[in-house]
Amino acid sequence: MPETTKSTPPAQRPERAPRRPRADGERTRGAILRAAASLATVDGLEGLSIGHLAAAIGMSKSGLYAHFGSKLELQLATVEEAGRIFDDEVVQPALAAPAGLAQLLALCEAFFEHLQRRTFPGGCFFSGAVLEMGTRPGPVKEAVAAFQAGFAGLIRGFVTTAIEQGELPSHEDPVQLTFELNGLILATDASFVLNDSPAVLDLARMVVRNRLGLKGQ
Amino acid sequence: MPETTKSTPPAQRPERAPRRPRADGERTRGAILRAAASLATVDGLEGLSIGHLAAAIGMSKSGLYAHFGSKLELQLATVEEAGRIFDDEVVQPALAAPAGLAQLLALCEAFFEHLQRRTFPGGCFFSGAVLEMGTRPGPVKEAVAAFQAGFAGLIRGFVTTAIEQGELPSHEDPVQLTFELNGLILATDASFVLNDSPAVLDLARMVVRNRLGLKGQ
DNA sequence: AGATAGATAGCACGATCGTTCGTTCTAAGT
DNA sequence: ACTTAGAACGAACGATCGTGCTATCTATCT
Repeated sequence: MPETTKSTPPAQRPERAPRRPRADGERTRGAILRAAASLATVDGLEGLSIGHLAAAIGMSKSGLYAHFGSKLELQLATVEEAGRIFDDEVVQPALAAPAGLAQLLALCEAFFEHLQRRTFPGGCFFSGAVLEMGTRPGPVKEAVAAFQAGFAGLIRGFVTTAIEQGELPSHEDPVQLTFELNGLILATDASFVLNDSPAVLDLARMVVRNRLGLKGQ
Repeated sequence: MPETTKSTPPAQRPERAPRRPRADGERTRGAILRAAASLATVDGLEGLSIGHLAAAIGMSKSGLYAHFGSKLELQLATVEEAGRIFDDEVVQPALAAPAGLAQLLALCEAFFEHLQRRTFPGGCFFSGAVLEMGTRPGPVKEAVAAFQAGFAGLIRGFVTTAIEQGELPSHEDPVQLTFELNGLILATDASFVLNDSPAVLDLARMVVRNRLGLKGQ
């Protein structure tokens, strides 16, 4: 049988019309994810409950749930949002510094300020997420692992450039130094969260500078 | 009125007779706590559920519950048990080494082996617990923080002795070096758990030895 | 040997979990 | 202006959560 005589061009499928999401919906979705990232640093990605999250932003469970369709999708979107925030607050400030050692120092400093300004109530989102999701195979762990790998790669790139520019001793191994700096960042977050005190940040700044050879600076 | 003529010595209070726990009960309690410590490294101390735990060791929820009386008490006992295991597997082997730098190296090595032999399926119990409970005030956080403080103090003592014995440069700051080593341990656990591979342990061993000045040893 | 309290199980509770459904409202596309 | 689909809601589901109560069994003590 011939198709109905409609003015729709044949290139466009008449069935399955996906309309763009509405502006108010996207605004709500953003607010949900920002609250979800904060809550997850306290309760964990698994302990993040849809009821609590809905109450925190003052909407109904079902209304919130409709934005994601499953808890897994909510978790994935939350990790994505946390990645955006981390990129804005830590990675971009570092990239704005001159290539090499300056970027390495800027990255650490941006991370410490990220903690100090208490963007999240539970410290660094990914420090907690790596430890929590490490033993839970699935898409969420994969997303967290991908971010962590990217962050380590970023540090390693800075280290390599710094060595090439003679700002770090040529006997330094980028992989090893990256591992050390990653540990410093982890230890700083753990201590900051556990003692709820910014005192550790000064210690961490000192350790980073000493380790990178800026003793008196 | 005179007390009843019983053969019990007067030093013992006749009321509130607390009898010793039974042998089978203590054995069960130990089995519960060992399973709880393992489960907690995967699901977290908060995500540790009494139903799952009871099913894991093949007993009823209420039977298990009677051993503790509340989830909080179960969590506290679990932290205590994890502390005993950590002490057996990591602290004691280190203390058996000659005082100073050797103890420091033995401590790191014992920790790496603690991970490698997979005592817990989720890596180091306290690495996860610190990050999870850091934002959750209460007795459990306090217990975890106390253990962490004790562990840091142990490292610092080793470092101080090593400096006094001339095995580490005198310009080393014990607090700073302790912070670095703590970070190394944290990073090792995180990577080990996330990648489920012992490859990182060799990297960590290398980094520790380099950092402590044993380049070619 | 008899008494007693600890050890364990069964059952049920109120609350909360993630999830689904049906409905109402409204922003956006024709 | 009319239509349509996204946004949000209330209500309810089955499951599981931590927590009690009661009953039965048995190790241990006199």
